[in-house]
Formats: sequence, structure tokens, C-alpha cells
Amino acid sequence: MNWTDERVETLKKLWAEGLSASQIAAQLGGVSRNAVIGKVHRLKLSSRGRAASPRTRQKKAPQATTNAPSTARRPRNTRPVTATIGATALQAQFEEEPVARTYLRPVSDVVVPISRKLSLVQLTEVTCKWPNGDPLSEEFSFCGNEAGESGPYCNYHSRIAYQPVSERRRAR
DNA sequence: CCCTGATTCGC
DNA sequence: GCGAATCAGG
Repeated sequence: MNWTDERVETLKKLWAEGLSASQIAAQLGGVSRNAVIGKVHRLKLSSRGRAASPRTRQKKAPQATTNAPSTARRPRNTRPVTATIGATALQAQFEEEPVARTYLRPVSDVVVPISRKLSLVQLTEVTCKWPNGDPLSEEFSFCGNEAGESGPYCNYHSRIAYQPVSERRRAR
């Protein structure tokens, strides 16, 4: 996945709006949060208002010269995720923003499960209860994918459901 | 443990 | 330039 003008634009916008790198990565799709952060730095728009904390790095002695030259790089699993982007979920997440191009993003490899579009009566103890759309609307449905034991949502929706909360507690 | 951004450095 | 690994912290 390369950084097209469009994607960079989105990155800038979302970053300026205060979204976390991982959230932006999820929006863009196909990139990790590290990729986003790296790009942000390269674009020199790191600051975003205030410095988080006067952190001072530079402590690590990189195991370069003296260490074993063996390629210790770990070929981390490149996740072959293939799913549909949860447009409605994104909507809920950014309900206050105009939303222009985020939802017309190519839905190729975003880490969002395909909604099973269950109705209320179809929910069980193990179905994700993430709502899709307006509860008053005809098309309203629930995600319905398998929910872990840790909550009423599937893995993905647990994150986008709870992450912003802890974020607002901390940052805003 | 979850997360955050920051930095380094092999590619 | 890119981004995984790592770091430092909440």
C-alpha cells in the first residue's frame, strides 16, 4: 500500500483532528499505526498542538556493530485480512465530523468484520451487539459476529467501542 | 494488559 | 521513503 496524495491528505486531516495513529491506520486501511506515525514524522507534522510529555529518548544502544550480524528481523505475520469496512461504525465514531471521503475509501483490507446484519431478536449471548445505523431505521441491524467472552462486542467492535472512551478520558 | 506517540534503522 | 521493532510512557 503506497501513500497516494489522497491517503496522505486523509492522514493529515485525521491527524489534525486529533485521532490516534492507530485509528487513522484503521481508517486508511492497509497500514499499521507505525506506518502512520512514521509518515507523520516524515511529513513533519508530528507536534499536533502540544507535546505529550518531555520524553527523552536516546538511551538504547542499538545492537548494530558489535552484535551478531544475523538478520534477527521477525517476519511478523502480515495479516491477510479481507473484510468490509464498517461504514456505520465509522459513522458512529465520527458523528460530529462532516465526513467526506472516509467512507468512499477502497474497502480492500480493513480490519473490520463483515456485519451479519442481525436483528434484535436474533442476538444471542455470543453475537456482537454493535449497532449498525439508526436504531429507529428500517435498515438497523447488529454486527452479529462472534463476540468474545470479554464483552458484548466482537474483537473489532470492542476496540472502536472502548478505545475512544479511554482516549477522551485521557486526552480531552 | 490495554493503549499512546517517538525513534531507530534495515530495507 | 517506508514501516517494524523498539522504546518510553499513561
